Amino acid sequence: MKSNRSKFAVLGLLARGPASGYDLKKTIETELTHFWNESYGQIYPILKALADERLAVRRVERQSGRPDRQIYTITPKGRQDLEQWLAEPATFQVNRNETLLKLFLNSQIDVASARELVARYREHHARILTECNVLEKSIEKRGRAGGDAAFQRMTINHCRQQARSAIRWCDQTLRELESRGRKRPSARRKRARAN
Amino acid sequence: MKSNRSKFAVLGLLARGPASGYDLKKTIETELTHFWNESYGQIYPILKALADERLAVRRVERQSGRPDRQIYTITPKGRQDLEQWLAEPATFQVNRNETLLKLFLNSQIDVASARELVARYREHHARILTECNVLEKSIEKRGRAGGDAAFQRMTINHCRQQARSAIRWCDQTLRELESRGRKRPSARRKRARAN
DNA sequence: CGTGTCATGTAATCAGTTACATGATTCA
DNA sequence: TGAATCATGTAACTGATTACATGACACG
Repeated sequence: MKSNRSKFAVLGLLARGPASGYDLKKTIETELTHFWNESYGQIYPILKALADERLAVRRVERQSGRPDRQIYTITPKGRQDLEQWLAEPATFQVNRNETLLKLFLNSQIDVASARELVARYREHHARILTECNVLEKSIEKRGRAGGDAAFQRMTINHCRQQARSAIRWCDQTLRELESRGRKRPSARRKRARAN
Repeated sequence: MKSNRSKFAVLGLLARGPASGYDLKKTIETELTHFWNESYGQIYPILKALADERLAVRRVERQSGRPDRQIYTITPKGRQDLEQWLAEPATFQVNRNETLLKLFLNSQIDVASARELVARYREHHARILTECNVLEKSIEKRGRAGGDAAFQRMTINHCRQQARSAIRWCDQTLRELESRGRKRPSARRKRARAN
Protein backbone atom coordinates (compact mmCIF):
# COMPACT_ATOMS: atom_id res chain seq x y z
CA MET A 1 0.00 0.00 0.00
CA LYS A 2 1.33 3.41 -0.91
CA SER A 3 -1.42 5.90 -1.56
CA ASN A 4 -3.94 4.03 0.54
CA ARG A 5 -6.97 5.71 -0.85
CA SER A 6 -9.18 2.68 -0.34
CA LYS A 7 -8.04 2.35 3.22
CA PHE A 8 -9.05 5.89 4.06
CA ALA A 9 -12.30 5.56 2.21
CA VAL A 10 -13.16 2.64 4.48
CA LEU A 11 -11.87 4.37 7.59
CA GLY A 12 -13.78 7.50 6.66
CA LEU A 13 -17.03 5.63 6.37
CA LEU A 14 -16.43 3.99 9.74
CA ALA A 15 -16.11 7.50 11.16
CA ARG A 16 -19.81 7.95 10.40
CA GLY A 17 -20.65 5.03 12.64
CA PRO A 18 -19.88 1.35 13.29
CA ALA A 19 -20.47 -0.90 10.32
CA SER A 20 -19.71 -4.27 8.76
CA GLY A 21 -17.97 -4.81 5.45
CA TYR A 22 -21.30 -5.61 3.95
CA ASP A 23 -22.77 -2.37 5.25
CA LEU A 24 -19.90 -0.37 3.85
CA LYS A 25 -20.29 -1.90 0.43
CA LYS A 26 -23.97 -0.95 0.51
CA THR A 27 -23.20 2.61 1.48
CA ILE A 28 -20.59 2.98 -1.22
CA GLU A 29 -22.96 1.61 -3.82
CA THR A 30 -25.70 4.03 -2.93
CA GLU A 31 -24.23 7.22 -1.54
CA LEU A 32 -20.84 7.26 -3.24
CA THR A 33 -21.65 5.44 -6.47
CA HIS A 34 -20.88 8.22 -8.85
CA PHE A 35 -17.48 9.10 -7.52
CA TRP A 36 -16.17 6.07 -5.67
CA ASN A 37 -16.22 2.29 -5.65
CA GLU A 38 -14.73 -0.56 -3.68
CA SER A 39 -14.98 -4.30 -4.09
CA TYR A 40 -15.28 -6.85 -1.28
CA GLY A 41 -11.83 -8.01 -2.26
CA GLN A 42 -10.58 -4.66 -1.02
CA ILE A 43 -12.97 -4.00 1.84
CA TYR A 44 -12.57 -7.15 3.91
CA PRO A 45 -8.77 -7.25 3.93
CA ILE A 46 -8.67 -3.53 4.69
CA LEU A 47 -10.99 -3.93 7.67
CA LYS A 48 -8.74 -6.64 9.00
CA ALA A 49 -5.70 -4.41 8.54
CA LEU A 50 -7.43 -1.51 10.28
CA ALA A 51 -8.08 -3.74 13.28
CA ASP A 52 -4.44 -4.88 13.27
CA GLU A 53 -3.30 -1.27 13.30
CA ARG A 54 -5.75 -0.39 16.09
CA LEU A 55 -7.50 2.13 13.89
CA ALA A 56 -10.71 0.20 14.41
CA VAL A 57 -11.96 -2.49 16.74
CA ARG A 58 -13.92 -5.52 15.72
CA ARG A 59 -16.85 -7.00 17.50
CA VAL A 60 -19.03 -9.92 16.54
CA GLU A 61 -22.77 -9.51 16.34
CA ARG A 62 -24.27 -12.97 16.57
CA GLN A 63 -27.22 -13.72 14.39
CA SER A 64 -29.30 -16.83 14.07
CA GLY A 65 -30.03 -18.30 10.70
CA ARG A 66 -27.57 -16.04 8.93
CA PRO A 67 -23.84 -15.43 9.22
CA ASP A 68 -22.63 -13.36 12.16
CA ARG A 69 -21.94 -9.73 11.42
CA GLN A 70 -18.42 -8.45 12.00
CA ILE A 71 -18.91 -4.92 13.18
CA TYR A 72 -16.02 -2.46 13.10
CA THR A 73 -15.86 0.71 15.16
CA ILE A 74 -13.33 3.44 14.57
CA THR A 75 -10.92 4.22 17.44
CA PRO A 76 -9.62 7.66 18.49
CA LYS A 77 -6.33 6.77 16.79
CA GLY A 78 -8.31 5.92 13.69
CA ARG A 79 -10.04 9.27 13.76
CA GLN A 80 -6.72 11.00 14.16
CA ASP A 81 -5.18 9.25 11.16
CA LEU A 82 -8.27 9.99 9.13
CA GLU A 83 -8.23 13.68 9.96
CA GLN A 84 -4.60 13.85 9.00
CA TRP A 85 -5.33 12.29 5.64
CA LEU A 86 -8.31 14.56 5.06
CA ALA A 87 -6.11 17.57 5.75
CA GLU A 88 -3.66 16.56 3.02
CA PRO A 89 -4.46 17.91 -0.42
CA ALA A 90 -6.30 15.51 -2.68
CA THR A 91 -4.31 14.00 -5.53
CA PHE A 92 -5.40 14.16 -9.13
CA GLN A 93 -4.99 11.56 -11.78
CA VAL A 94 -6.11 11.31 -15.33
CA ASN A 95 -9.65 10.06 -15.65
CA ARG A 96 -9.31 7.54 -18.40
CA ASN A 97 -12.18 7.86 -20.81
CA GLU A 98 -12.57 4.93 -23.15
CA THR A 99 -15.19 6.68 -25.22
CA LEU A 100 -12.89 9.58 -25.99
CA LEU A 101 -10.04 7.21 -26.73
CA LYS A 102 -12.15 5.33 -29.25
CA LEU A 103 -13.43 8.53 -30.76
CA PHE A 104 -9.90 9.81 -31.12
CA LEU A 105 -8.70 6.61 -32.74
CA ASN A 106 -11.81 6.30 -34.85
CA SER A 107 -10.70 9.13 -37.11
CA GLN A 108 -9.38 6.59 -39.58
CA ILE A 109 -12.44 4.42 -39.51
CA ASP A 110 -16.05 5.43 -39.89
CA VAL A 111 -18.52 8.03 -38.81
CA ALA A 112 -21.36 5.64 -38.07
CA SER A 113 -19.52 3.89 -35.27
CA ALA A 114 -18.43 7.24 -33.86
CA ARG A 115 -22.08 8.21 -33.69
CA GLU A 116 -22.93 4.97 -31.97
CA LEU A 117 -20.17 5.61 -29.46
CA VAL A 118 -21.39 9.05 -28.57
CA ALA A 119 -25.00 7.94 -28.40
CA ARG A 120 -24.15 5.30 -25.83
CA TYR A 121 -22.13 7.78 -23.89
CA ARG A 122 -25.14 10.05 -23.78
CA GLU A 123 -27.37 7.27 -22.49
CA HIS A 124 -24.85 6.51 -19.80
CA HIS A 125 -24.88 10.06 -18.53
CA ALA A 126 -28.62 10.35 -18.77
CA ARG A 127 -28.78 7.34 -16.47
CA ILE A 128 -26.39 8.96 -14.04
CA LEU A 129 -28.46 12.10 -14.06
CA THR A 130 -31.64 10.33 -13.05
CA GLU A 131 -29.75 8.37 -10.42
CA CYS A 132 -28.47 11.61 -8.94
CA ASN A 133 -31.98 12.95 -8.73
CA VAL A 134 -33.26 9.82 -7.04
CA LEU A 135 -30.42 9.95 -4.55
CA GLU A 136 -31.03 13.59 -3.75
CA LYS A 137 -34.68 12.93 -3.07
CA SER A 138 -33.81 10.05 -0.77
CA ILE A 139 -31.54 12.24 1.35
CA GLU A 140 -34.14 15.01 1.40
CA LYS A 141 -36.68 12.63 2.80
CA ARG A 142 -34.66 11.07 5.55
CA GLY A 143 -33.32 14.53 6.36
CA ARG A 144 -30.22 13.66 8.36
CA ALA A 145 -29.95 15.85 11.41
CA GLY A 146 -26.26 16.74 11.00
CA GLY A 147 -24.85 19.26 8.56
CA ASP A 148 -23.88 16.04 6.87
CA ALA A 149 -26.54 16.23 4.20
CA ALA A 150 -25.22 19.52 2.84
CA PHE A 151 -21.87 17.97 2.02
CA GLN A 152 -23.51 15.02 0.41
CA ARG A 153 -25.63 17.33 -1.65
CA MET A 154 -22.49 19.04 -2.87
CA THR A 155 -21.08 15.79 -4.15
CA ILE A 156 -24.36 15.01 -5.86
CA ASN A 157 -24.40 18.42 -7.48
CA HIS A 158 -20.95 17.81 -8.83
CA CYS A 159 -21.92 14.55 -10.44
CA ARG A 160 -25.13 15.97 -11.79
CA GLN A 161 -23.46 18.95 -13.37
CA GLN A 162 -20.77 16.80 -14.91
CA ALA A 163 -23.41 14.52 -16.35
CA ARG A 164 -25.36 17.46 -17.75
CA SER A 165 -22.26 18.89 -19.33
CA ALA A 166 -21.43 15.52 -20.85
CA ILE A 167 -24.90 15.29 -22.33
CA ARG A 168 -24.59 18.74 -23.86
CA TRP A 169 -21.28 17.68 -25.39
CA CYS A 170 -22.91 14.58 -26.83
CA ASP A 171 -25.68 16.55 -28.47
CA GLN A 172 -23.29 19.00 -29.98
CA THR A 173 -20.95 16.25 -31.13
CA LEU A 174 -23.75 14.21 -32.63
CA ARG A 175 -24.79 17.23 -34.67
CA GLU A 176 -21.23 17.65 -35.91
CA LEU A 177 -20.98 13.99 -36.81
CA GLU A 178 -24.22 14.16 -38.66
CA SER A 179 -23.11 17.00 -40.89
CA ARG A 180 -19.81 15.25 -41.46
CA GLY A 181 -21.60 12.05 -42.35
CA ARG A 182 -23.54 13.86 -45.02
CA LYS A 183 -20.78 16.00 -46.41
CA ARG A 184 -17.82 13.67 -46.65
CA PRO A 185 -18.03 9.91 -46.31
CA SER A 186 -15.23 8.35 -44.31
CA ALA A 187 -12.09 6.83 -45.75
CA ARG A 188 -13.50 3.41 -45.09
CA ARG A 189 -16.68 3.91 -47.02
CA LYS A 190 -14.71 5.50 -49.80
CA ARG A 191 -12.56 2.37 -49.97
CA ALA A 192 -15.65 0.19 -49.97
CA ARG A 193 -17.17 2.12 -52.84
CA ALA A 194 -13.94 2.01 -54.82
CA ASN A 195 -13.99 -1.80 -54.80
CA MET B 1 -4.77 -9.32 -19.82
CA LYS B 2 -8.51 -9.27 -19.93
CA SER B 3 -9.90 -5.91 -20.97
CA ASN B 4 -6.72 -4.88 -22.73
CA ARG B 5 -7.46 -1.22 -22.90
CA SER B 6 -3.82 -0.22 -22.81
CA LYS B 7 -2.98 -2.64 -25.54
CA PHE B 8 -5.54 -1.13 -27.87
CA ALA B 9 -4.54 2.37 -26.96
CA VAL B 10 -1.02 1.54 -28.11
CA LEU B 11 -2.21 -0.31 -31.18
CA GLY B 12 -4.54 2.53 -32.03
CA LEU B 13 -1.75 5.05 -31.94
CA LEU B 14 0.38 2.85 -34.14
CA ALA B 15 -2.47 2.92 -36.63
CA ARG B 16 -1.73 6.62 -37.11
CA GLY B 17 1.79 5.78 -38.22
CA PRO B 18 4.97 3.93 -37.21
CA ALA B 19 6.39 4.99 -33.86
CA SER B 20 8.69 4.03 -31.03
CA GLY B 21 7.66 3.55 -27.43
CA TYR B 22 9.18 6.90 -26.67
CA ASP B 23 7.17 8.57 -29.43
CA LEU B 24 3.96 7.01 -28.19
CA LYS B 25 4.55 8.25 -24.67
CA LYS B 26 5.06 11.74 -26.05
CA THR B 27 1.88 11.61 -28.07
CA ILE B 28 -0.12 10.37 -25.12
CA GLU B 29 1.25 13.12 -22.92
CA THR B 30 0.34 15.82 -25.34
CA GLU B 31 -2.67 14.83 -27.40
CA LEU B 32 -4.41 12.44 -25.01
CA THR B 33 -3.35 13.91 -21.67
CA HIS B 34 -6.75 14.81 -20.40
CA PHE B 35 -8.42 11.52 -21.02
CA TRP B 36 -5.71 8.88 -21.18
CA ASN B 37 -2.32 7.94 -19.78
CA GLU B 38 0.20 5.16 -20.08
CA SER B 39 3.53 4.58 -18.38
CA TYR B 40 6.65 3.16 -19.99
CA GLY B 41 6.16 0.14 -17.77
CA GLN B 42 3.07 -0.59 -19.82
CA ILE B 43 4.12 0.65 -23.23
CA TYR B 44 7.34 -1.27 -23.76
CA PRO B 45 6.04 -4.71 -22.76
CA ILE B 46 2.89 -4.12 -24.81
CA LEU B 47 4.91 -3.26 -27.91
CA LYS B 48 6.85 -6.46 -27.48
CA ALA B 49 3.62 -8.41 -27.10
CA LEU B 50 2.14 -6.79 -30.20
CA ALA B 51 5.17 -7.90 -32.20
CA ASP B 52 4.83 -11.43 -30.80
CA GLU B 53 1.21 -11.54 -31.90
CA ARG B 54 2.09 -10.16 -35.34
CA LEU B 55 -0.11 -7.14 -34.79
CA ALA B 56 2.93 -4.97 -35.37
CA VAL B 57 6.42 -5.41 -36.75
CA ARG B 58 9.55 -4.04 -35.23
CA ARG B 59 12.41 -2.45 -37.03
CA VAL B 60 15.57 -0.89 -35.65
CA GLU B 61 16.50 2.61 -36.61
CA ARG B 62 20.20 2.99 -35.92
CA GLN B 63 21.37 6.25 -34.47
CA SER B 64 24.82 7.42 -33.60
CA GLY B 65 25.51 9.01 -30.26
CA ARG B 66 22.12 8.03 -28.88
CA PRO B 67 20.30 4.73 -28.38
CA ASP B 68 18.78 3.08 -31.42
CA ARG B 69 15.09 3.65 -31.93
CA GLN B 70 12.81 0.62 -32.00
CA ILE B 71 10.16 1.51 -34.51
CA TYR B 72 6.90 -0.41 -34.60
CA THR B 73 4.57 -0.53 -37.57
CA ILE B 74 1.04 -1.87 -37.42
CA THR B 75 0.23 -4.87 -39.63
CA PRO B 76 -3.03 -5.54 -41.50
CA LYS B 77 -3.90 -8.07 -38.80
CA GLY B 78 -3.24 -5.37 -36.23
CA ARG B 79 -5.57 -3.00 -38.03
CA GLN B 80 -8.24 -5.65 -38.16
CA ASP B 81 -8.04 -6.37 -34.43
CA LEU B 82 -8.13 -2.67 -33.72
CA GLU B 83 -11.21 -2.07 -35.83
CA GLN B 84 -12.94 -4.91 -34.08
CA TRP B 85 -12.19 -3.41 -30.70
CA LEU B 86 -13.27 0.04 -31.83
CA ALA B 87 -16.57 -1.39 -32.98
CA GLU B 88 -17.30 -2.82 -29.54
CA PRO B 89 -19.14 -0.49 -27.19
CA ALA B 90 -16.93 1.38 -24.76
CA THR B 91 -17.09 0.29 -21.14
CA PHE B 92 -17.80 2.64 -18.28
CA GLN B 93 -16.34 2.60 -14.84
CA VAL B 94 -16.65 4.84 -11.87
CA ASN B 95 -14.33 7.82 -12.07
CA ARG B 96 -12.92 7.89 -8.60
CA ASN B 97 -12.79 11.44 -7.35
CA GLU B 98 -10.65 11.91 -4.27
CA THR B 99 -11.80 15.48 -3.79
CA LEU B 100 -15.43 14.46 -3.58
CA LEU B 101 -14.55 11.60 -1.27
CA LYS B 102 -12.77 13.94 1.11
CA LEU B 103 -15.55 16.45 0.91
CA PHE B 104 -18.08 13.78 1.69
CA LEU B 105 -16.09 12.50 4.65
CA ASN B 106 -15.23 15.98 5.82
CA SER B 107 -18.75 16.54 7.05
CA GLN B 108 -17.64 15.61 10.53
CA ILE B 109 -14.56 17.79 10.48
CA ASP B 110 -14.26 21.41 9.49
CA VAL B 111 -15.39 23.87 6.89
CA ALA B 112 -12.01 25.52 6.38
CA SER B 113 -10.38 22.38 5.03
CA ALA B 114 -13.39 21.75 2.84
CA ARG B 115 -12.89 25.19 1.34
CA GLU B 116 -9.22 24.48 0.77
CA LEU B 117 -10.13 21.24 -0.93
CA VAL B 118 -12.52 22.88 -3.35
CA ALA B 119 -10.15 25.75 -4.05
CA ARG B 120 -7.43 23.35 -5.12
CA TYR B 121 -9.88 21.45 -7.23
CA ARG B 122 -10.76 24.69 -8.94
CA GLU B 123 -7.13 25.48 -9.67
CA HIS B 124 -6.66 22.03 -11.10
CA HIS B 125 -9.48 22.49 -13.56
CA ALA B 126 -8.43 25.98 -14.46
CA ARG B 127 -5.08 24.50 -15.41
CA ILE B 128 -6.76 21.86 -17.54
CA LEU B 129 -8.79 24.52 -19.25
CA THR B 130 -5.79 26.51 -20.34
CA GLU B 131 -4.02 23.35 -21.43
CA CYS B 132 -6.99 22.49 -23.60
CA ASN B 133 -6.83 25.89 -25.24
CA VAL B 134 -3.13 25.59 -25.91
CA LEU B 135 -3.63 22.16 -27.40
CA GLU B 136 -6.42 23.34 -29.63
CA LYS B 137 -4.31 26.17 -30.96
CA SER B 138 -1.48 23.79 -31.70
CA ILE B 139 -3.69 21.54 -33.80
CA GLU B 140 -5.19 24.53 -35.56
CA LYS B 141 -1.75 25.70 -36.60
CA ARG B 142 -0.39 22.46 -37.92
CA GLY B 143 -3.78 21.86 -39.54
CA ARG B 144 -3.62 18.15 -40.25
CA ALA B 145 -4.94 17.37 -43.69
CA GLY B 146 -7.14 14.40 -42.67
CA GLY B 147 -10.53 14.65 -41.04
CA ASP B 148 -8.42 13.62 -38.10
CA ALA B 149 -8.32 17.04 -36.50
CA ALA B 150 -12.09 17.21 -36.18
CA PHE B 151 -12.16 14.12 -33.99
CA GLN B 152 -9.36 15.44 -31.88
CA ARG B 153 -11.19 18.71 -31.48
CA MET B 154 -14.20 16.78 -30.21
CA THR B 155 -12.16 15.17 -27.47
CA ILE B 156 -10.70 18.54 -26.52
CA ASN B 157 -14.16 20.04 -26.37
CA HIS B 158 -15.25 17.33 -24.03
CA CYS B 159 -12.42 17.96 -21.63
CA ARG B 160 -12.86 21.70 -21.81
CA GLN B 161 -16.55 21.56 -21.09
CA GLN B 162 -16.04 19.19 -18.19
CA ALA B 163 -13.43 21.50 -16.77
CA ARG B 164 -15.69 24.51 -17.14
CA SER B 165 -18.52 22.70 -15.48
CA ALA B 166 -16.22 21.68 -12.63
CA ILE B 167 -15.15 25.27 -12.15
CA ARG B 168 -18.73 26.43 -12.01
CA TRP B 169 -19.42 23.79 -9.38
CA CYS B 170 -16.44 24.99 -7.36
CA ASP B 171 -17.62 28.58 -7.38
CA GLN B 172 -21.07 27.62 -6.33
CA THR B 173 -19.79 25.27 -3.64
CA LEU B 174 -17.33 27.81 -2.28
CA ARG B 175 -20.18 30.27 -1.89
CA GLU B 176 -22.19 27.67 -0.01
CA LEU B 177 -19.27 26.84 2.24
CA GLU B 178 -18.73 30.48 2.95
CA SER B 179 -22.25 31.03 4.15
CA ARG B 180 -22.05 27.86 6.21
CA GLY B 181 -18.78 28.99 7.73
CA ARG B 182 -20.40 32.19 8.92
CA LYS B 183 -23.69 30.79 10.06
CA ARG B 184 -22.77 27.66 11.94
CA PRO B 185 -19.27 26.68 12.98
CA SER B 186 -18.42 23.04 12.51
CA ALA B 187 -18.64 20.35 15.15
CA ARG B 188 -14.90 20.49 15.54
CA ARG B 189 -14.72 24.16 16.27
CA LYS B 190 -17.62 23.80 18.64
CA ARG B 191 -15.70 21.12 20.51
CA ALA B 192 -12.61 23.31 20.58
CA ARG B 193 -14.57 26.20 22.04
CA ALA B 194 -16.21 23.97 24.64
CA ASN B 195 -12.83 23.05 26.10
C1' DC C 1 28.92 21.44 -14.38
C1' DG C 2 24.36 20.39 -13.77
C1' DT C 3 19.90 19.77 -15.86
C1' DG C 4 17.10 18.09 -19.43
C1' DT C 5 16.33 15.28 -23.45
C1' DC C 6 16.83 11.20 -26.05
C1' DA C 7 15.97 6.17 -25.61
C1' DT C 8 14.86 1.31 -23.91
C1' DG C 9 13.90 -1.90 -20.91
C1' DT C 10 13.04 -4.92 -16.36
C1' DA C 11 11.78 -5.99 -11.57
C1' DA C 12 9.38 -5.04 -7.69
C1' DT C 13 5.45 -3.62 -5.89
C1' DC C 14 1.01 -1.82 -5.35
C1' DA C 15 -3.93 -1.57 -6.48
C1' DG C 16 -8.00 -3.55 -7.83
C1' DT C 17 -11.27 -7.05 -9.88
C1' DT C 18 -13.17 -11.48 -10.37
C1' DA C 19 -13.95 -16.05 -9.26
C1' DC C 20 -14.69 -19.20 -5.90
C1' DA C 21 -16.45 -21.18 -1.53
C1' DT C 22 -20.31 -21.51 1.82
C1' DG C 23 -25.05 -21.59 3.29
C1' DA C 24 -29.50 -20.04 5.44
C1' DT C 25 -33.64 -17.10 4.56
C1' DT C 26 -37.08 -14.51 2.23
C1' DC C 27 -40.09 -13.50 -1.35
C1' DA C 28 -42.51 -13.97 -5.67
C1' DT D 1 -38.65 -23.67 -7.07
C1' DG D 2 -35.66 -20.30 -8.32
C1' DA D 3 -33.79 -15.77 -7.57
C1' DA D 4 -32.40 -12.30 -4.46
C1' DT D 5 -30.58 -10.90 -0.08
C1' DC D 6 -27.78 -11.52 3.83
C1' DA D 7 -22.88 -12.22 5.08
C1' DT D 8 -17.68 -13.12 5.08
C1' DG D 9 -13.75 -14.21 3.32
C1' DT D 10 -9.48 -15.89 0.16
C1' DA D 11 -6.82 -16.81 -4.02
C1' DA D 12 -5.69 -15.91 -8.47
C1' DC D 13 -5.06 -12.75 -11.56
C1' DT D 14 -4.96 -8.43 -14.13
C1' DG D 15 -3.67 -3.82 -14.48
C1' DA D 16 -0.63 -0.01 -13.58
C1' DT D 17 3.04 2.69 -11.27
C1' DT D 18 7.59 3.36 -9.61
C1' DA D 19 12.23 2.50 -9.08
C1' DC D 20 16.19 1.07 -11.06
C1' DA D 21 19.82 0.51 -14.67
C1' DT D 22 22.40 2.60 -18.55
C1' DG D 23 24.64 6.28 -21.13
C1' DA D 24 25.51 9.94 -24.65
C1' DC D 25 24.56 14.63 -26.02
C1' DA D 26 22.92 19.50 -25.89
C1' DC D 27 22.27 23.74 -23.70
C1' DG D 28 22.90 27.43 -20.51
